[in-house]
Amino acid sequence: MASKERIQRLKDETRINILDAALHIVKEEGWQALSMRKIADVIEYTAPIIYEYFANKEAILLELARKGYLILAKDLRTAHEQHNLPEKQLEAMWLAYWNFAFANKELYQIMFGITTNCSCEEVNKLEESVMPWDLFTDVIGKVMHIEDPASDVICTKYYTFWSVVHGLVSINLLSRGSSDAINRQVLMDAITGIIRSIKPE
Amino acid sequence: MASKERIQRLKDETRINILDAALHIVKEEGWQALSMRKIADVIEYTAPIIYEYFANKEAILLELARKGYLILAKDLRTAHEQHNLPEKQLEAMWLAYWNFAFANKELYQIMFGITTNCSCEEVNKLEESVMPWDLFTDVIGKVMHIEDPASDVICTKYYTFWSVVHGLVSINLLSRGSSDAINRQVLMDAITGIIRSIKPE
DNA sequence: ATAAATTATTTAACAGCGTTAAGCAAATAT
DNA sequence: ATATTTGCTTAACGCTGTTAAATAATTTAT
Repeated sequence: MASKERIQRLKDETRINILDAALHIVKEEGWQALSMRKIADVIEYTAPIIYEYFANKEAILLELARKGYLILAKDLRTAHEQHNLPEKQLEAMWLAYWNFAFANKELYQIMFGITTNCSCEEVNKLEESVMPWDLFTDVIGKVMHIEDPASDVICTKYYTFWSVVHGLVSINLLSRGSSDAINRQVLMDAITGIIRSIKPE
Repeated sequence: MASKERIQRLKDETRINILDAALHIVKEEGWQALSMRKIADVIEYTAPIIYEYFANKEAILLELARKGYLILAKDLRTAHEQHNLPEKQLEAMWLAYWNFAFANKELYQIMFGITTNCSCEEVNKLEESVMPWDLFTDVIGKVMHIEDPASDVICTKYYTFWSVVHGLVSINLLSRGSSDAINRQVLMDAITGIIRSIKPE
Protein backbone atom coordinates (compact mmCIF):
# COMPACT_ATOMS: atom_id res chain seq x y z
CA MET A 1 0.00 0.00 0.00
CA ALA A 2 3.02 2.24 0.52
CA SER A 3 3.78 1.36 -3.06
CA LYS A 4 1.12 3.86 -4.06
CA GLU A 5 3.72 6.57 -3.93
CA ARG A 6 6.24 4.55 -5.84
CA ILE A 7 3.66 3.90 -8.53
CA GLN A 8 2.73 7.56 -8.64
CA ARG A 9 6.40 8.38 -9.00
CA LEU A 10 6.65 6.00 -11.94
CA LYS A 11 3.60 7.57 -13.49
CA ASP A 12 5.03 11.04 -13.09
CA GLU A 13 8.22 9.81 -14.66
CA THR A 14 6.37 8.38 -17.65
CA ARG A 15 4.62 11.70 -18.15
CA ILE A 16 7.96 13.42 -18.19
CA ASN A 17 9.34 10.76 -20.49
CA ILE A 18 6.55 11.44 -22.96
CA LEU A 19 7.34 15.15 -23.05
CA ASP A 20 11.06 14.48 -23.27
CA ALA A 21 10.56 11.95 -26.04
CA ALA A 22 8.37 14.36 -27.99
CA LEU A 23 10.88 17.17 -27.72
CA HIS A 24 13.71 14.80 -28.59
CA ILE A 25 11.96 13.65 -31.76
CA VAL A 26 11.18 17.22 -32.74
CA LYS A 27 14.79 18.29 -32.22
CA GLU A 28 16.00 15.38 -34.33
CA GLU A 29 13.42 15.39 -37.11
CA GLY A 30 11.27 18.51 -36.80
CA TRP A 31 7.66 19.10 -35.78
CA GLN A 32 6.31 17.45 -38.89
CA ALA A 33 7.83 14.12 -37.96
CA LEU A 34 6.29 13.99 -34.49
CA SER A 35 3.70 11.23 -34.11
CA MET A 36 2.09 9.44 -31.20
CA ARG A 37 3.49 6.12 -32.35
CA LYS A 38 7.03 7.52 -32.50
CA ILE A 39 6.70 8.86 -28.99
CA ALA A 40 5.46 5.44 -27.90
CA ASP A 41 8.47 3.80 -29.53
CA VAL A 42 10.87 6.00 -27.60
CA ILE A 43 9.23 5.44 -24.21
CA GLU A 44 8.89 1.73 -25.03
CA TYR A 45 5.13 1.55 -24.82
CA THR A 46 2.37 1.42 -27.39
CA ALA A 47 0.56 4.54 -28.51
CA PRO A 48 -2.71 4.23 -26.54
CA ILE A 49 -0.79 4.43 -23.26
CA ILE A 50 -0.02 8.08 -23.98
CA TYR A 51 -3.72 8.88 -23.72
CA GLU A 52 -3.61 8.00 -20.02
CA TYR A 53 -1.27 10.94 -19.55
CA PHE A 54 -2.49 13.41 -22.17
CA ALA A 55 -5.94 13.93 -23.65
CA ASN A 56 -4.52 14.05 -27.16
CA LYS A 57 -1.53 15.05 -29.21
CA GLU A 58 -2.43 18.73 -28.97
CA ALA A 59 -2.23 18.55 -25.19
CA ILE A 60 1.38 17.41 -25.47
CA LEU A 61 2.23 20.31 -27.76
CA LEU A 62 0.44 22.68 -25.41
CA GLU A 63 2.39 21.39 -22.45
CA LEU A 64 5.66 21.85 -24.30
CA ALA A 65 4.63 25.39 -25.20
CA ARG A 66 3.80 25.98 -21.54
CA LYS A 67 7.23 24.74 -20.50
CA GLY A 68 8.72 27.08 -23.07
CA TYR A 69 6.88 30.06 -21.66
CA LEU A 70 8.05 29.17 -18.16
CA ILE A 71 11.68 28.97 -19.25
CA LEU A 72 11.38 32.24 -21.15
CA ALA A 73 9.80 33.94 -18.15
CA LYS A 74 12.60 32.71 -15.93
CA ASP A 75 15.27 33.85 -18.37
CA LEU A 76 13.64 37.27 -18.57
CA ARG A 77 13.49 37.61 -14.80
CA THR A 78 17.11 36.55 -14.46
CA ALA A 79 18.14 39.13 -17.04
CA HIS A 80 16.09 41.75 -15.22
CA GLU A 81 17.70 40.95 -11.90
CA GLN A 82 21.21 41.32 -13.26
CA HIS A 83 20.95 45.06 -13.69
CA ASN A 84 19.77 48.09 -11.80
CA LEU A 85 19.25 50.73 -14.47
CA PRO A 86 15.90 50.24 -16.22
CA GLU A 87 17.59 50.89 -19.58
CA LYS A 88 20.10 48.13 -18.94
CA GLN A 89 17.35 45.85 -17.66
CA LEU A 90 15.31 46.40 -20.80
CA GLU A 91 18.27 45.75 -23.04
CA ALA A 92 19.25 42.62 -21.12
CA MET A 93 15.68 41.29 -21.23
CA TRP A 94 15.36 41.54 -25.00
CA LEU A 95 18.78 39.99 -25.39
CA ALA A 96 17.61 37.17 -23.14
CA TYR A 97 14.49 36.82 -25.30
CA TRP A 98 16.67 36.58 -28.40
CA ASN A 99 18.99 34.03 -26.81
CA PHE A 100 16.06 31.95 -25.59
CA ALA A 101 14.65 31.74 -29.11
CA PHE A 102 17.79 30.18 -30.54
CA ALA A 103 18.69 28.08 -27.52
CA ASN A 104 15.16 26.65 -27.62
CA LYS A 105 14.33 26.90 -31.28
CA GLU A 106 11.72 24.12 -31.25
CA LEU A 107 9.93 25.49 -28.22
CA TYR A 108 9.90 28.97 -29.70
CA GLN A 109 8.40 27.56 -32.88
CA ILE A 110 5.46 26.05 -31.10
CA MET A 111 5.03 28.97 -28.73
CA PHE A 112 4.65 31.35 -31.64
CA GLY A 113 3.40 29.16 -34.45
CA ILE A 114 6.47 29.24 -36.67
CA THR A 115 6.20 26.44 -39.24
CA THR A 116 3.95 24.55 -36.85
CA ASN A 117 0.19 24.33 -36.87
CA CYS A 118 -0.49 23.94 -33.17
CA SER A 119 -3.77 25.78 -32.76
CA CYS A 120 -2.69 29.22 -31.68
CA GLU A 121 -6.03 29.83 -30.00
CA GLU A 122 -5.23 27.09 -27.51
CA VAL A 123 -1.69 28.33 -27.00
CA ASN A 124 -3.06 31.80 -26.40
CA LYS A 125 -5.31 30.40 -23.69
CA LEU A 126 -2.29 29.33 -21.67
CA GLU A 127 -2.01 31.80 -18.85
CA GLU A 128 1.75 31.49 -19.09
CA SER A 129 1.67 32.82 -22.65
CA VAL A 130 0.95 36.37 -21.54
CA MET A 131 3.57 36.36 -18.84
CA PRO A 132 6.38 38.61 -20.06
CA TRP A 133 4.03 41.57 -20.52
CA ASP A 134 3.88 43.04 -16.99
CA LEU A 135 7.63 42.76 -16.49
CA PHE A 136 8.30 44.64 -19.73
CA THR A 137 5.68 47.35 -19.33
CA ASP A 138 6.95 47.96 -15.81
CA VAL A 139 10.52 48.52 -16.97
CA ILE A 140 9.46 50.53 -20.00
CA GLY A 141 7.39 52.75 -17.72
CA LYS A 142 10.43 53.34 -15.56
CA VAL A 143 12.61 54.24 -18.52
CA MET A 144 9.96 56.65 -19.78
CA HIS A 145 9.18 58.00 -16.32
CA ILE A 146 5.52 57.18 -16.76
CA GLU A 147 3.49 56.14 -13.74
CA ASP A 148 0.53 54.30 -15.26
CA PRO A 149 1.83 50.90 -16.45
CA ALA A 150 -1.32 50.47 -18.57
CA SER A 151 -0.63 53.62 -20.52
CA ASP A 152 -1.16 53.37 -24.26
CA VAL A 153 2.25 54.75 -25.05
CA ILE A 154 3.93 52.06 -22.96
CA CYS A 155 1.83 49.46 -24.73
CA THR A 156 2.92 50.86 -28.06
CA LYS A 157 6.58 50.76 -27.15
CA TYR A 158 6.27 47.24 -25.80
CA TYR A 159 4.84 46.06 -29.12
CA THR A 160 7.53 47.92 -31.00
CA PHE A 161 10.22 46.05 -29.08
CA TRP A 162 8.44 42.76 -29.35
CA SER A 163 7.72 43.14 -33.06
CA VAL A 164 11.27 43.84 -34.06
CA VAL A 165 12.77 41.09 -31.91
CA HIS A 166 10.13 38.48 -32.73
CA GLY A 167 10.28 39.49 -36.37
CA LEU A 168 14.03 39.09 -36.54
CA VAL A 169 13.82 35.76 -34.72
CA SER A 170 11.09 34.54 -37.09
CA ILE A 171 12.99 35.56 -40.18
CA ASN A 172 16.04 33.69 -38.96
CA LEU A 173 14.13 30.58 -37.94
CA LEU A 174 12.82 30.53 -41.52
CA SER A 175 16.42 30.66 -42.78
CA ARG A 176 15.61 33.97 -44.38
CA GLY A 177 17.99 35.97 -42.27
CA SER A 178 21.37 37.43 -43.07
CA SER A 179 24.73 36.92 -41.40
CA ASP A 180 25.14 36.69 -37.64
CA ALA A 181 26.96 40.00 -37.74
CA ILE A 182 24.02 41.78 -39.33
CA ASN A 183 21.56 40.06 -37.02
CA ARG A 184 23.53 41.35 -34.06
CA GLN A 185 23.62 44.80 -35.58
CA VAL A 186 19.89 44.90 -36.30
CA LEU A 187 19.06 43.65 -32.84
CA MET A 188 21.33 46.01 -30.93
CA ASP A 189 20.54 48.99 -33.16
CA ALA A 190 16.84 48.44 -32.68
CA ILE A 191 16.96 47.92 -28.93
CA THR A 192 19.31 50.78 -28.13
CA GLY A 193 17.58 52.95 -30.73
CA ILE A 194 14.15 52.50 -29.22
CA ILE A 195 15.47 52.95 -25.69
CA ARG A 196 17.18 56.20 -26.69
CA SER A 197 14.02 57.42 -28.40
CA ILE A 198 11.79 56.79 -25.39
CA LYS A 199 14.13 58.19 -22.78
CA PRO A 200 12.95 61.69 -21.72
CA GLU A 201 15.20 64.80 -21.44
CA MET B 1 -6.93 18.51 -84.44
CA ALA B 2 -7.54 22.15 -83.69
CA SER B 3 -9.23 20.89 -80.54
CA LYS B 4 -5.75 20.44 -79.07
CA GLU B 5 -5.84 24.05 -78.04
CA ARG B 6 -9.33 23.80 -76.63
CA ILE B 7 -8.27 20.79 -74.58
CA GLN B 8 -5.17 22.59 -73.40
CA ARG B 9 -7.38 25.51 -72.37
CA LEU B 10 -9.57 23.16 -70.35
CA LYS B 11 -6.50 21.70 -68.70
CA ASP B 12 -5.20 25.13 -67.85
CA GLU B 13 -8.57 25.94 -66.38
CA THR B 14 -8.56 22.84 -64.21
CA ARG B 15 -5.13 23.74 -62.92
CA ILE B 16 -6.43 27.13 -61.95
CA ASN B 17 -9.54 25.57 -60.45
CA ILE B 18 -7.36 23.41 -58.23
CA LEU B 19 -5.47 26.41 -56.91
CA ASP B 20 -8.68 28.40 -56.47
CA ALA B 21 -10.36 25.51 -54.69
CA ALA B 22 -7.40 25.08 -52.36
CA LEU B 23 -7.30 28.76 -51.46
CA HIS B 24 -11.07 28.80 -51.04
CA ILE B 25 -10.97 25.88 -48.58
CA VAL B 26 -8.13 27.47 -46.65
CA LYS B 27 -9.98 30.77 -46.39
CA GLU B 28 -13.09 28.99 -45.15
CA GLU B 29 -11.55 26.42 -42.82
CA GLY B 30 -7.85 27.18 -42.42
CA TRP B 31 -4.69 25.47 -43.62
CA GLN B 32 -5.17 22.50 -41.33
CA ALA B 33 -8.42 21.56 -43.08
CA LEU B 34 -6.93 21.46 -46.57
CA SER B 35 -6.84 17.97 -48.08
CA MET B 36 -6.49 16.56 -51.56
CA ARG B 37 -9.91 14.93 -51.34
CA LYS B 38 -11.57 18.20 -50.37
CA ILE B 39 -9.98 19.95 -53.32
CA ALA B 40 -11.21 17.12 -55.55
CA ASP B 41 -14.71 17.56 -54.17
CA VAL B 42 -14.76 21.23 -55.04
CA ILE B 43 -13.50 20.79 -58.59
CA GLU B 44 -15.81 17.77 -59.02
CA TYR B 45 -13.15 15.21 -59.69
CA THR B 46 -11.55 12.49 -57.62
CA ALA B 47 -8.29 13.04 -55.80
CA PRO B 48 -5.84 11.24 -58.14
CA ILE B 49 -6.69 13.66 -60.95
CA ILE B 50 -4.92 16.40 -59.06
CA TYR B 51 -1.65 14.54 -59.48
CA GLU B 52 -1.81 15.16 -63.20
CA TYR B 53 -1.52 18.86 -62.49
CA PHE B 54 0.68 18.93 -59.40
CA ALA B 55 3.36 16.50 -58.27
CA ASN B 56 1.95 16.48 -54.76
CA LYS B 57 0.17 18.56 -52.14
CA GLU B 58 3.33 20.49 -51.35
CA ALA B 59 3.53 21.65 -54.97
CA ILE B 60 0.09 23.22 -54.62
CA LEU B 61 1.13 25.06 -51.46
CA LEU B 62 4.31 26.18 -53.17
CA GLU B 63 2.39 27.52 -56.15
CA LEU B 64 0.07 29.46 -53.85
CA ALA B 65 3.07 30.88 -52.06
CA ARG B 66 4.53 31.84 -55.42
CA LYS B 67 1.34 33.63 -56.38
CA GLY B 68 1.47 35.42 -53.06
CA TYR B 69 4.99 36.65 -53.70
CA LEU B 70 3.99 37.89 -57.13
CA ILE B 71 1.04 39.86 -55.73
CA LEU B 72 3.21 41.28 -52.98
CA ALA B 73 5.87 42.29 -55.48
CA LYS B 74 3.27 44.02 -57.64
CA ASP B 75 1.77 45.83 -54.64
CA LEU B 76 5.23 47.00 -53.61
CA ARG B 77 6.03 48.28 -57.07
CA THR B 78 2.71 50.08 -57.29
CA ALA B 79 3.35 51.74 -53.94
CA HIS B 80 6.82 52.69 -55.10
CA GLU B 81 5.51 54.27 -58.30
CA GLN B 82 3.02 56.42 -56.47
CA HIS B 83 5.67 58.66 -54.95
CA ASN B 84 8.80 60.48 -55.95
CA LEU B 85 10.60 61.14 -52.70
CA PRO B 86 12.52 58.03 -51.57
CA GLU B 87 11.30 58.61 -48.01
CA LYS B 88 7.69 58.58 -49.14
CA GLN B 89 8.34 55.59 -51.38
CA LEU B 90 9.83 53.65 -48.51
CA GLU B 91 6.95 54.49 -46.22
CA ALA B 92 4.37 53.60 -48.87
CA MET B 93 6.07 50.30 -49.60
CA TRP B 94 6.02 49.12 -46.02
CA LEU B 95 2.43 50.22 -45.70
CA ALA B 96 1.67 48.20 -48.82
CA TYR B 97 3.46 45.23 -47.27
CA TRP B 98 1.32 45.59 -44.15
CA ASN B 99 -1.89 45.87 -46.17
CA PHE B 100 -0.97 42.88 -48.29
CA ALA B 101 -0.51 40.73 -45.21
CA PHE B 102 -4.05 41.34 -43.96
CA ALA B 103 -5.73 41.42 -47.36
CA ASN B 104 -4.10 38.05 -48.13
CA LYS B 105 -3.78 36.57 -44.69
CA GLU B 106 -3.73 32.94 -45.88
CA LEU B 107 -1.12 33.60 -48.55
CA TYR B 108 1.04 35.47 -46.07
CA GLN B 109 0.81 32.55 -43.67
CA ILE B 110 2.18 30.09 -46.18
CA MET B 111 4.74 32.52 -47.57
CA PHE B 112 6.26 32.99 -44.13
CA GLY B 113 5.35 29.81 -42.28
CA ILE B 114 2.89 31.24 -39.80
CA THR B 115 0.91 28.37 -38.27
CA THR B 116 1.59 26.32 -41.37
CA ASN B 117 4.19 23.66 -41.90
CA CYS B 118 4.88 24.07 -45.58
CA SER B 119 8.57 23.23 -45.79
CA CYS B 120 10.21 26.61 -45.61
CA GLU B 121 13.27 25.28 -47.43
CA GLU B 122 11.15 24.73 -50.52
CA VAL B 123 9.46 28.12 -50.20
CA ASN B 124 12.87 29.72 -49.88
CA LYS B 125 13.90 28.07 -53.13
CA LEU B 126 11.22 30.00 -55.03
CA GLU B 127 13.02 32.73 -56.90
CA GLU B 128 10.02 34.98 -56.30
CA SER B 129 10.53 34.72 -52.54
CA VAL B 130 13.58 36.99 -52.60
CA MET B 131 11.96 39.56 -54.83
CA PRO B 132 11.27 42.61 -52.67
CA TRP B 133 14.92 42.89 -51.63
CA ASP B 134 16.42 44.89 -54.53
CA LEU B 135 13.56 47.34 -54.63
CA PHE B 136 13.92 48.09 -50.92
CA THR B 137 17.70 48.27 -50.79
CA ASP B 138 17.60 50.62 -53.75
CA VAL B 139 15.22 53.03 -52.05
CA ILE B 140 16.97 52.76 -48.69
CA GLY B 141 20.24 53.57 -50.43
CA LYS B 142 18.68 56.68 -51.91
CA VAL B 143 17.33 57.84 -48.57
CA MET B 144 20.72 57.33 -46.97
CA HIS B 145 22.62 58.76 -49.93
CA ILE B 146 24.71 55.64 -50.21
CA GLU B 147 25.86 54.47 -53.62
CA ASP B 148 26.63 50.80 -53.12
CA PRO B 149 23.27 49.00 -52.84
CA ALA B 150 25.00 45.94 -51.37
CA SER B 151 26.38 47.95 -48.49
CA ASP B 152 26.16 46.28 -45.09
CA VAL B 153 24.46 49.26 -43.52
CA ILE B 154 21.69 49.20 -46.10
CA CYS B 155 21.26 45.49 -45.49
CA THR B 156 21.02 46.16 -41.78
CA LYS B 157 18.36 48.82 -42.23
CA TYR B 158 16.41 46.64 -44.61
CA TYR B 159 16.26 43.88 -42.02
CA THR B 160 15.30 46.35 -39.34
CA PHE B 161 12.30 47.48 -41.39
CA TRP B 162 11.36 43.97 -42.36
CA SER B 163 11.72 42.61 -38.84
CA VAL B 164 9.45 45.15 -37.23
CA VAL B 165 6.77 44.94 -39.93
CA HIS B 166 6.86 41.16 -40.27
CA GLY B 167 6.99 40.84 -36.50
CA LEU B 168 3.94 43.02 -36.02
CA VAL B 169 2.09 41.16 -38.76
CA SER B 170 2.99 37.79 -37.25
CA ILE B 171 1.90 38.81 -33.78
CA ASN B 172 -1.44 39.95 -35.13
CA LEU B 173 -1.98 36.86 -37.27
CA LEU B 174 -1.47 34.89 -34.07
CA SER B 175 -4.19 36.97 -32.38
CA ARG B 176 -1.57 38.20 -29.98
CA GLY B 177 -1.76 41.79 -31.05
CA SER B 178 -3.33 44.80 -29.44
CA SER B 179 -5.93 47.22 -30.78
CA ASP B 180 -5.93 48.48 -34.36
CA ALA B 181 -5.08 51.91 -33.03
CA ILE B 182 -1.93 50.66 -31.35
CA ASN B 183 -0.99 48.56 -34.36
CA ARG B 184 -1.19 51.65 -36.51
CA GLN B 185 0.85 53.59 -34.00
CA VAL B 186 3.56 50.95 -33.76
CA LEU B 187 3.75 50.62 -37.51
CA MET B 188 3.91 54.30 -38.32
CA ASP B 189 6.19 55.12 -35.40
CA ALA B 190 8.61 52.42 -36.45
CA ILE B 191 8.62 53.29 -40.15
CA THR B 192 8.91 57.05 -39.75
CA GLY B 193 11.31 56.57 -36.83
CA ILE B 194 13.71 54.43 -38.81
CA ILE B 195 13.46 56.70 -41.84
CA ARG B 196 14.26 59.75 -39.73
CA SER B 197 17.18 57.93 -38.08
CA ILE B 198 18.77 56.93 -41.38
CA LYS B 199 18.33 60.25 -43.17
CA PRO B 200 21.64 62.14 -43.22
CA GLU B 201 22.10 65.87 -42.29
C1' DA C 1 -18.52 2.33 -89.86
C1' DT C 2 -15.85 -0.65 -87.15
C1' DA C 3 -11.77 -1.81 -84.70
C1' DA C 4 -7.70 -0.32 -82.37
C1' DA C 5 -5.30 2.79 -79.60
C1' DT C 6 -5.09 6.51 -76.72
C1' DT C 7 -6.76 9.37 -73.18
C1' DA C 8 -9.57 10.59 -69.17
C1' DT C 9 -11.25 9.30 -64.96
C1' DT C 10 -12.43 6.31 -61.15
C1' DT C 11 -12.01 2.59 -57.90
C1' DA C 12 -9.09 0.10 -54.89
C1' DA C 13 -5.40 -0.16 -52.26
C1' DC C 14 -1.19 0.97 -49.17
C1' DA C 15 1.03 2.92 -45.44
C1' DG C 16 0.77 6.17 -42.11
C1' DC C 17 -1.82 9.30 -38.98
C1' DG C 18 -4.75 10.32 -34.31
C1' DT C 19 -7.82 8.03 -31.57
C1' DT C 20 -11.05 4.59 -29.30
C1' DA C 21 -12.81 0.04 -27.85
C1' DA C 22 -12.08 -4.53 -26.85
C1' DG C 23 -9.27 -8.06 -25.01
C1' DC C 24 -5.70 -10.07 -22.32
C1' DA C 25 -2.36 -10.53 -18.56
C1' DA C 26 -0.54 -9.43 -14.30
C1' DA C 27 -1.00 -7.63 -9.83
C1' DT C 28 -4.09 -6.71 -5.93
C1' DA C 29 -8.07 -7.36 -2.78
C1' DT C 30 -11.38 -10.25 -0.58
C1' DA D 1 -8.33 -19.45 -4.20
C1' DT D 2 -11.41 -16.40 -6.39
C1' DA D 3 -12.82 -12.02 -7.79
C1' DT D 4 -11.45 -7.45 -9.11
C1' DT D 5 -8.93 -4.01 -10.49
C1' DT D 6 -4.90 -2.29 -13.06
C1' DG D 7 -1.55 -2.06 -16.96
C1' DC D 8 -0.87 -2.76 -21.38
C1' DT D 9 -1.52 -4.46 -26.14
C1' DT D 10 -3.98 -5.70 -30.26
C1' DA D 11 -7.43 -4.46 -33.45
C1' DA D 12 -10.06 -1.35 -35.50
C1' DC D 13 -12.16 3.22 -37.44
C1' DG D 14 -11.91 7.05 -40.26
C1' DC D 15 -8.84 10.14 -41.92
C1' DT D 16 -4.52 11.54 -44.60
C1' DG D 17 -1.27 11.65 -49.13
C1' DT D 18 -0.23 8.88 -52.83
C1' DT D 19 0.15 5.01 -56.38
C1' DA D 20 -1.44 1.20 -59.36
C1' DA D 21 -4.91 -1.14 -61.61
C1' DA D 22 -9.32 -1.15 -63.79
C1' DT D 23 -12.78 1.04 -66.46
C1' DA D 24 -15.06 4.48 -69.27
C1' DA D 25 -14.77 7.86 -72.93
C1' DT D 26 -12.72 9.64 -76.79
C1' DT D 27 -9.83 9.87 -80.66
C1' DT D 28 -7.36 7.67 -84.35
C1' DA D 29 -6.59 4.19 -87.92
C1' DT D 30 -8.27 1.07 -91.11
